[in-house]
Amino acid sequence: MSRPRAKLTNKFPGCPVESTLSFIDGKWKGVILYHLMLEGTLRFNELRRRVPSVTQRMLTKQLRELEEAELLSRTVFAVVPPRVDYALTRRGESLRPVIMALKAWGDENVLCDGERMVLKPLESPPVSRSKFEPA
Amino acid sequence: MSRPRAKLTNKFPGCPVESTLSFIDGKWKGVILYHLMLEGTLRFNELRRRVPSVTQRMLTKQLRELEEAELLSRTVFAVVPPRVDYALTRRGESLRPVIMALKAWGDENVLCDGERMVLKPLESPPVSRSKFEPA
DNA sequence: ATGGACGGTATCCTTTTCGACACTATAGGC
DNA sequence: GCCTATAGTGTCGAAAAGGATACCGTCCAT
Repeated sequence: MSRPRAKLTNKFPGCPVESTLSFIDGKWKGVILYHLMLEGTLRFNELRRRVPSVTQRMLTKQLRELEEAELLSRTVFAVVPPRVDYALTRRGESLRPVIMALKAWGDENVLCDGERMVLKPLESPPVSRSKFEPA
Repeated sequence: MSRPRAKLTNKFPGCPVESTLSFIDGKWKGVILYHLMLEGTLRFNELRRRVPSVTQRMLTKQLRELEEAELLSRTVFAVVPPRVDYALTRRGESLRPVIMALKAWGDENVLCDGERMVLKPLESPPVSRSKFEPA
């Protein structure tokens, strides 16, 4: 959650959009929330395996910020080796429609295979074909 | 659209979430899209008035990035004083469910009035009340 | 002639973010 | 005695994002 963005959360309309973005902004928060929505509770290294490119340090940081935002809960078990569980809170769970909307748009519009991100061509353009023109 | 974020758009699942975020990330993109969704075509200074805290430079930058991402179109009229219209493309329009999901969550969960952003308390906790207990 | 509206650029600077790398502690297996 | 797994922390530096300020040219109204 970037402070400067939070600062502009003022009266102007459209603020709800920006403030919601400020919660899931941060390079890894979206994916983290997504995986927790798919799989429920996950441990630190389980998350790490699901998001291979995140570094340990960044994952920790993002998880801490999500915890501070009350979107997920962190449960430490006093065992060795250590065990820490991460799970969505009810508020985190309430983000499901948002995350799923993000995923749906990405699925429809972006090709994620290669090295870079590619926009898919738009499908079924909104042609209003004349009645007299054959399909 | 931040390049580093785009770089990580790799094969791992959850990528669609991140790549969609990369399109609307940038401190002002969410609001800009939101206003264009509400009001249709807007001119530069009309947008500026709707987002009072954005500087001219930043507004220009964000609009250029949105244009490059094919989410909005920029139409210059060769008149004086200059006139430039911004409108959603079809792809930009396709983000409507996403932006509206963001707005809905913000409306439900964040208080935007004062100087800072405040989480609203959760309402209607998921109590499973006994049949024998009166409401 | 002065100032404003319009839609920007150019320059400089600070803040924020992100990643690399090294380091920690403990228990169990070989 | 050494390696592994677990879940981190600390420090450093590069890069990106964002903000402040000044400037441009033309037309119109005062």
